[in-house]
Amino acid sequence: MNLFAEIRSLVTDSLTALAAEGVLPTGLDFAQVAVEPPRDPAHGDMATNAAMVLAKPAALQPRAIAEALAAKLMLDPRVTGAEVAGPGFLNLRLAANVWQGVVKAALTEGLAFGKSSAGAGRRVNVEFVSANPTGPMHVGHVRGAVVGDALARLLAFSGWDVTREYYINDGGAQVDVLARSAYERYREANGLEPEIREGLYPGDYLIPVGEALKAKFGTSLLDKGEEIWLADIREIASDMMMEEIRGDLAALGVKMDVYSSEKALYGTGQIEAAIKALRDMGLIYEGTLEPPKGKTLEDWEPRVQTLFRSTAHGDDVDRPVMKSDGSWTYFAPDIAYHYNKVQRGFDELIDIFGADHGGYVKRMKAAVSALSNGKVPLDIKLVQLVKLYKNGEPFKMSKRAGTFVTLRDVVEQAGADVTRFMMLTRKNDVTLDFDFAKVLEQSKDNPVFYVQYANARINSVLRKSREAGIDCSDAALANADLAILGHPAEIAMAQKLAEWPRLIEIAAKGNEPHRIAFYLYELASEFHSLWNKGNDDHSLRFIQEGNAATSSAKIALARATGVVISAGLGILGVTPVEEMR
RNA sequence: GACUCCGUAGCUCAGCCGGAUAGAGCGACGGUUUCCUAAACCGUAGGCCGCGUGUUCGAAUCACGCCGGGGUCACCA
Repeated sequence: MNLFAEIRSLVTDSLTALAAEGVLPTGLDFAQVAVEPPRDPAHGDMATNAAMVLAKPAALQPRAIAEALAAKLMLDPRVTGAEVAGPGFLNLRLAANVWQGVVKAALTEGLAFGKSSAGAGRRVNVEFVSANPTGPMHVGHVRGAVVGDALARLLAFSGWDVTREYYINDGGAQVDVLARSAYERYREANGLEPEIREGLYPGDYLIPVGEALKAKFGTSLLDKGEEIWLADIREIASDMMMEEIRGDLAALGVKMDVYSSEKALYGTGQIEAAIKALRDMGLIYEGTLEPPKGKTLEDWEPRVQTLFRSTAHGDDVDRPVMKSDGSWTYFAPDIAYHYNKVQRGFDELIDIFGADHGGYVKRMKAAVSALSNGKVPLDIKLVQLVKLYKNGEPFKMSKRAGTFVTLRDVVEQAGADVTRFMMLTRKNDVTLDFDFAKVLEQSKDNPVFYVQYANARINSVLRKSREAGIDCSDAALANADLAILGHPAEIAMAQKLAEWPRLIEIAAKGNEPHRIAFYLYELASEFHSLWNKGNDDHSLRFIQEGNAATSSAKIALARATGVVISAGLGILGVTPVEEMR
């Protein structure tokens, strides 16, 4: 149930009726007609801009349209007031039972309340994390992981068929470095002094890899050159790192549906096929790029390379797919990988990248646009940096100083739930401060706590009510006499609940999971406010001593709020807590 | 130099598919208790929405140009 959508339908139906009566011209486009909560609640319960949007195409005064529409809307029993205001807004007041109906809907629909079918079962692929398999995940990866996972959940809730995917960058030079680093640990495992040269990965996490290599190869590789062992060790080491990464993701509550390997693209003709597809479109050519202006490259020299004409699809310059020595650039397998996703039949692709990949967006979109004939949209979300703080002091990460903060560190110190929520309290394109001291604080400074506290209060009410012998099943509460919920504070609570389905629609449309975190905060605030009003006005308390009917209605409101909080936290991947003690 | 993101209250940030008097938290000041507990609530103060031009009935929101800050910038991934 989406009340805003229902009222919008009522508005457009009324407009159609007015057109049939000759009051309005026929054939008007209602696409711009919106029904929204007014900024100022004093204006009413809902507002529509219909008259202003249609004034011009209908060649009528906005107020004339608004008045005709108002009269029409007043015929519907749900509408108790329709008032023309300002330049032509139509402010609507809805009957109390409409809002009470929202409470009932939340109780009967449960966690499915607010679910939308906007996705219509279409298939969307959300690619995120995609870290190199060269070590455990660090704090920088956490935000992308959380945003991607929450987005995936949001889209699933909105009726999309979602695939979560991790692209393993195991094809490039950095896995060679991993292999060489692991080889040193293998020597170490055999009692030799490891030579962790400049450029190798020094982390302790490779020691177990060395042990594993010793267990498998004994001493047989000790006196061999890398041409003998590189390929084998590369595979073993990156497999072990991927195991580590899967564990890291699991600790954060993230589960991928598909792991795709870059390396697996090589030698299978997939890269060649993707490039050929572009070549057939006339988008591949041999050429020389101009040096970038303004930035002096000392070793710049003109080179003939195989280039992708990405400028034909909105990029600023064409991009190399092949190096001057004839090997593929990183971009080539990436094109092949996205081509693969297109061929798998996805209706939409989403990539979550770190902000340092900003320069990559246009070329990737160009490639997907070309390879899908513009049919498959690719949305790329750039996730900005996370700045770590400890006790208010900025905390610099350094591998050398041993202050390297891993995902595990964060999860162990803050907990997966808190980490996830905090990572979603900013929109993706803004840097985020993460203060270890603050996220654990139990006060309204900390939005996670604030929302969880509201839920704990709700559960406390339910617990006490059950002890008092009231049937608190959702079915029983849904059948309570909800007409009792007539106080403005209670109606306001129900109105906030009514926004939930609309919020989901907006968040899913823009791929913006952070909106849910903000909404939950507002919802919790509304609830805490209502709760405290019960201190002054005991008739607003949820449990009304000796009056089971009244109690049931009020408890229903609390429970409905709890349902939405649980649903919202569920999309964020956060576990709702029952009590705070 | 190009591309991109950001610029909203003292601070940290929402809002930005155009809508009415621009919101929240923190910080400051004043007040209210206990159904989960003041871990919360209520109120007061605080704003050329970076600047300018344009589009529009209407611009924090859209377009363009500046200014300031972050990120990125051929054969790294």
